[in-house]
Parts: sequence; structure tokens; C-alpha cells
Amino acid sequence: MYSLGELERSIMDLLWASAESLSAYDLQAKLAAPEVAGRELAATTILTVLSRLENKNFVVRERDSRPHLYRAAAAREAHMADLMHEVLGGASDRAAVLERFVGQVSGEEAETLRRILAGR
Amino acid sequence: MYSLGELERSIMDLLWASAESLSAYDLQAKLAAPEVAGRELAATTILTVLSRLENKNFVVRERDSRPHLYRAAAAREAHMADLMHEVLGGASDRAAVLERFVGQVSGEEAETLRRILAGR
DNA sequence: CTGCATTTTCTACATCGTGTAGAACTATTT
DNA sequence: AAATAGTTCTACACGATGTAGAAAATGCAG
Repeated sequence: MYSLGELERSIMDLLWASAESLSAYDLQAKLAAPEVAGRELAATTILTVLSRLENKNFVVRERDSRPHLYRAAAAREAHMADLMHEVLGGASDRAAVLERFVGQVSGEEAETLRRILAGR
Repeated sequence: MYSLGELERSIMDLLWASAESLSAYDLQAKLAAPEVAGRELAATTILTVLSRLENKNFVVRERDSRPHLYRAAAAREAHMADLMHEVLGGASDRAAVLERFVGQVSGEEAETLRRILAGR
């Protein structure tokens, strides 16, 4: 399952950026910052979205803390790598996709790839 | 823009699989096959979806042929590579994503990547 | 040219995912 | 037990997609 809605994504971004688990109220405050959503959403809105994200296995909920705490189920990078594999997995000719993919990376990134491949 | 609907995807699959441009009627027939959608859709349905796919720049329409002909705007592999870049582009730490991505490919695929990188 | 058949565009509606939040319910604290 | 804090239920708006009939445009047979 690929894409998330805008609010879902904003919330995931905050959770990915946070080392600690956050409550719906923490998120509510962070979302109010102008750089993020810029407006104060109802707490129930955040809770609804968090429930949906939990169902999609994007977040894990800690039910023992009283305001329940939430954290991303996977690190952002892992999630993105998974997405890339998901795309690649849908291809019949994987090598051809990789060919094009690598063909479009910058020289710098190609170097990164070589380094990674060398190390294993 | 990531995901397509189910019918949109079925149609793109047919277009990607076809060397020639196809008319809405060709698609209608192919979609009726049990392996694909399995039912006969109205021609107007196909045409509506094709228009939407054209707006999204997934297909190109040849208006000079009388039943208009349609073909995929980009090869499936190119599309998938683009998607992968789109995902990667959304990352702040691209190297970390690549690290994980490459870490999960099979040995065979790692070899493919090395070969591609060697060739440029 | 003109009427008919074919093809395309317009309009419309159902459904589903997402954003949004009040109402109702549950748990906690005093 | 009452008040407070937090969660779940219910609900609705809106946009994307599936679906197709009605209306308009195009092209061909006479």
C-alpha cells in the first residue's frame, strides 16, 4: 500500500523525526506549528488518523501509557526502501528497471552505490 | 503521483504489454478475458478512463486514427524506475535509504547492480 | 450533400479513502 | 461519587475512481 493522505503523512513525518513515542496531544501541538500544518486540529482528529495508521501498520500504539503513545512501526529509511522494493517487485523485468534506475542517479549517488555494494 | 485505480492499472498493463497502440475497443475486448477483468465493460467506461490516464500523462492518444489509438507514455520499466526515484527523492537521507535498499537485494541482483554501475 | 452509423465527449452517480470533529463511552483522579 | 481526561463511535464533506447513459461530433454510403 503506497500513498498516505496529507495529514497521515504529516503525522508520520513527525513520528519518524521523533526518537520518543508521542501522544496525540504532543502531535496536536507539533502540527499547530506554522512549518507543519499551521492550524490546531481537534484531538479526536489526530486520534482517528492514528487509529487508521495503526490499522495500516504504520504506527505502533503503546496502550499501557495513559495518554496512549505512538511511534513509527519502521524507520523512515526502512519504509522508503521497502516502498522501492515494492515497486521493483511489481516488475517482470527487474534488471531493466534497475538499469534505468541506476542510469538516472547522479554521479555522486552512483559512487554511494558502489561503496555500498563493495561493502557487501 | 503514485497509485492508479484498479481499472486504470489493468488498462496500463495492457498498454504496456502491447507493442502497438490500441483503441478503446481493443482494450474492451482484452479486458473481457477472464485472466484480466473478466467482464465486458461499456466502451464509454474505457474511454473515460483513457481520458483520465491521458490527463495524468500515463498514455498518449493518437487522434488522427479514427478510433483513437492509445499507447503508454513511458515503458513500464521507465515508469517504475521513475517511481523509485520519486520515493528516493522524498528522503532526507538518501544514502541511508539506498543502504537499506541495496542491503535487501538478492546476491544475484547485487551482481546486476555492480555490472550496471561498472558500465557507467 | 444528407442521413445513418460510429466514435467521442459530457454529465451523472456510486463507492471508497481521507480529513474533520462532535457525541458517547471509559478510565483516572480527587 | 463527581469531575476530568482520554478514547472510541458515529457522521459527514470532499476528491478520486469505476461505471455508463445522453448528447454531440465525425465520417461514410447513397
